[in-house]
Amino acid sequence: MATIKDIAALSGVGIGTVSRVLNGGVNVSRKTLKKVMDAVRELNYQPNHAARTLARGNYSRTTIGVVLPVIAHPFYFEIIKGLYEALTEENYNLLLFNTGNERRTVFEHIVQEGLAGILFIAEPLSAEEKQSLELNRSRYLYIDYFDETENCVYTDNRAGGALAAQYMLGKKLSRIAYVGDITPGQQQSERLAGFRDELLKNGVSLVCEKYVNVDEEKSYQLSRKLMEEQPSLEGIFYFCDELAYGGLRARKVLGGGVNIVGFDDLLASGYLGLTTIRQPAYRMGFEGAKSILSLIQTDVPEKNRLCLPPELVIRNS
Amino acid sequence: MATIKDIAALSGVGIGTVSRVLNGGVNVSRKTLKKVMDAVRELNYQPNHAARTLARGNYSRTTIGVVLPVIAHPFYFEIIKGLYEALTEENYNLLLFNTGNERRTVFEHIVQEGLAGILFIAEPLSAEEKQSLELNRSRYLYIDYFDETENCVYTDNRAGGALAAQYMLGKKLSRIAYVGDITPGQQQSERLAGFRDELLKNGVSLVCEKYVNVDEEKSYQLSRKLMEEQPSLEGIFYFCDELAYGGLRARKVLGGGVNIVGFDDLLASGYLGLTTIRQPAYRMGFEGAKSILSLIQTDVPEKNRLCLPPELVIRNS
DNA sequence: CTGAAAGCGCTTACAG
DNA sequence: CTGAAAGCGCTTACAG
Repeated sequence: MATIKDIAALSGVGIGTVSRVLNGGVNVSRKTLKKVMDAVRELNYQPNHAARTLARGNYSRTTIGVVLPVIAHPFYFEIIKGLYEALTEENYNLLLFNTGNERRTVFEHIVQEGLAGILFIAEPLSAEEKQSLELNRSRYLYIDYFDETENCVYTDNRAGGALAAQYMLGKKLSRIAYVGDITPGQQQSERLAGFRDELLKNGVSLVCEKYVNVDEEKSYQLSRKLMEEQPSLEGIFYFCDELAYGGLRARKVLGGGVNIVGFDDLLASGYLGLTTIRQPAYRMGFEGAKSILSLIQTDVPEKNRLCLPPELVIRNS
Repeated sequence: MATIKDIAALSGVGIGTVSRVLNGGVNVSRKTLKKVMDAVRELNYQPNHAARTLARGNYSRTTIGVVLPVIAHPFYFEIIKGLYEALTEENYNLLLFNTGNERRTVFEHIVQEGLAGILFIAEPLSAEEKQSLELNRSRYLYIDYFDETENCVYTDNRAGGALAAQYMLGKKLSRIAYVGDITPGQQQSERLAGFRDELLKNGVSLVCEKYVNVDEEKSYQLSRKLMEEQPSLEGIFYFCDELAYGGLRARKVLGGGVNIVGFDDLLASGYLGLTTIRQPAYRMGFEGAKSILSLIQTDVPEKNRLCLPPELVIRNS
């Protein structure tokens, strides 16, 4: 990579002059300016950002890192939207990461980025990773994940599950099944626990639990089979809306009046008339952003834990 | 801000030792390590990223900036998803910006960020801005915007409009209206031009054009009024799916068999059975990422212009 | 209008 | 295991 020194040598001027040209060209003669610009182009010079920042002394970092799971679900985008709006309002920017394949390497890279703060969306951290964050004195926060020793903003998934159960119990349903994500996770175990406990409290136990990958088509197949095998089923609680959509389709094809309840309340759910548990996705992002900002700006030692309540949205499914 | 020097002074060691502690603590006695760590905590030290980068000599930038309009539409998220997947595959990261209020300041900031490349989504650039990019020798690319003098990846909106017209003509419709976005833009003028020209070629002219803000409710109101006032209307072409959803609702409430065609093919459109023109949003992002990467890596002087074809998706609206 | 020099905050051989 | 020193690539008064 060519440096300012190379430009200075090629154009026969001092490095100070090169710098002046590169910074708008004030106090430089037209002739010198041209010479320097020619050299810049010839050597395909690109300024070194780190050196500039250091020399200028403007160290204030305004970038917040966001680490997401590989699979970018529409639901995450709602969160990101909330983050984005709260952050840009304060002139912070969002840097998106994906720990993907080589988690370890990528993680080190993220920590070393010198970010003002890091947000982990639905990403649990190992003890080793936490230590690395500590060593670099990074401020960080979990979103959509609960850890009682860390800062976090999350949905009360257990309460959400209970809400779904109460709704079904209110409709006097007793033959109820659960359709979930084949990949286990904190969100699912909480939702299911809340759902099951609430049913049990009222003397109802689940007919069965089935698991698939989160995919409308897969869920359609599974739901269809389930409805055929269990014609007396009165209600199905789905781990998320996307799975519930498959249920909606199966019910339409097969007929029958099984009640379907989802979880998330994605945009399409309103149009489809799906009864569901609304997660405050946007708000989770928004509050998460506010929270990391206060962590950065006020530097309080106490941990913040914000638990947001989900909400039952009754439509006609 | 405390520097490594302050830590060294407070803990009574040399700066080299402080640095060693901060970089994993190899070759440091336990005692020294503790002293230094205490000082780090006491002074609330945070490493200066610019200085680190400069000293380490690892300048390779792997961050791509993405500049979006203020309003983050679901459609943009599809694009971002495409970008994200193509970029993370090559270990690049995404930095999101919003030129918002103080465009000029923010723009300067973006240019000075030292990004590997910058992607402008649906954001036209002024001559002055282009010059500033040039001066900093930034690689950049338009997405979802056409400019014949720049690198860009965009949808053939004109062809999309024509596709919608052909579909309606094929159904022998002749009393046709257009409902658009009240904010003018290149996308809209292209779509409408393609639509109108194709109709005209077949001797059909638009009954009327109406404009609202892009909002389902607003479109519902407008569509309802339109359908009431023009009961003989046979088709409505909407600027985008979100507007078309309002039309779908109005038609449902009012009854009547007016044909509705949208543009975008958002996720919900499949579930709602909306006939629409599918924009290759994901692919635009994906190709945009590939394109900026090749710009960065091969440094070709020629401009790349990639025009992606939209596609008619016939459902039952 | 221009050049030489100091300095930004760190890392990293090097010598001990 | 530790300290002193050079150097990363730039900017910015300063003197001319």
